Amino acid sequence: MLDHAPDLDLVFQALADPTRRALVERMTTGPASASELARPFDMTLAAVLQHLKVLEDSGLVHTKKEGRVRMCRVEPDALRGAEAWIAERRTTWERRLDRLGSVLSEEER
Amino acid sequence: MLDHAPDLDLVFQALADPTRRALVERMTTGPASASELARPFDMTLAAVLQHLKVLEDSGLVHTKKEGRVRMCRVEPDALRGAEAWIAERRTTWERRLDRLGSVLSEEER
DNA sequence: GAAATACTCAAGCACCTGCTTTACTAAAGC
DNA sequence: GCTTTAGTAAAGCAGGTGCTTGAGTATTTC
Repeated sequence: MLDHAPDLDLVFQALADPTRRALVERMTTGPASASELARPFDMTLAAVLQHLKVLEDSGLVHTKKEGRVRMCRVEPDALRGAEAWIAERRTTWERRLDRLGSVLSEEER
Repeated sequence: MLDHAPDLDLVFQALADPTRRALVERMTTGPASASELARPFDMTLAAVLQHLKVLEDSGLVHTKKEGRVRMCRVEPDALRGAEAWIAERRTTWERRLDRLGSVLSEEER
């Protein structure tokens, strides 16, 4: 069975690199092969393939070998997991500030 | 002037560590001093202070020295920036899938 | 004013990252 | 079948990360 618990360490670590974010960004416009993805970058194909492995290990990207080509596409579930973690913490804090604000304006009266 | 452009490299890098995510999580329930934050962890105060510095450099956390105590609280803007980056990429991809889906079911008819 | 508290600073160390290079394998194209 | 294309594997290296220890400096507290 597939592992559907995306590991936040790996996801955030993967997103911490600008090259990898650019790769994700490119893939959101449609699937692409590794060498297609590598073309715009000023680094070797080997380096880009290592970035793609990091992305795949994090669950952000799915890849599949078709003939001699490795096709890559985004896996939105892992993105959703990271987004949810952030959103939850942010709203917890913002709700706290709201409550605090209304307590203070109560006291003002 | 304050730098209000949160650097995504630093933000995601900061969130990639479980100790730092736990610190953020704790701070969403209210501000706390460094040693309060450090107490639950099985590591030296010095180590936790280094984590707090990473969080502060990323813009996720604001700290201020009050007497001999350093008080820390979450800075929701940096969280929002990271959340927005992810949300944008995810929805771009999901919209693409929707369009693709409707084209396919058009052809089915 | 002496002792305890809450950091701060800097050095040191094991391990991890982001590359490169070189050498290799497997599919496509001609 | 020979060449080009696309990727894989592994080693090596500079610089970064996540700790620790030890030695300091301000504030409080008693």
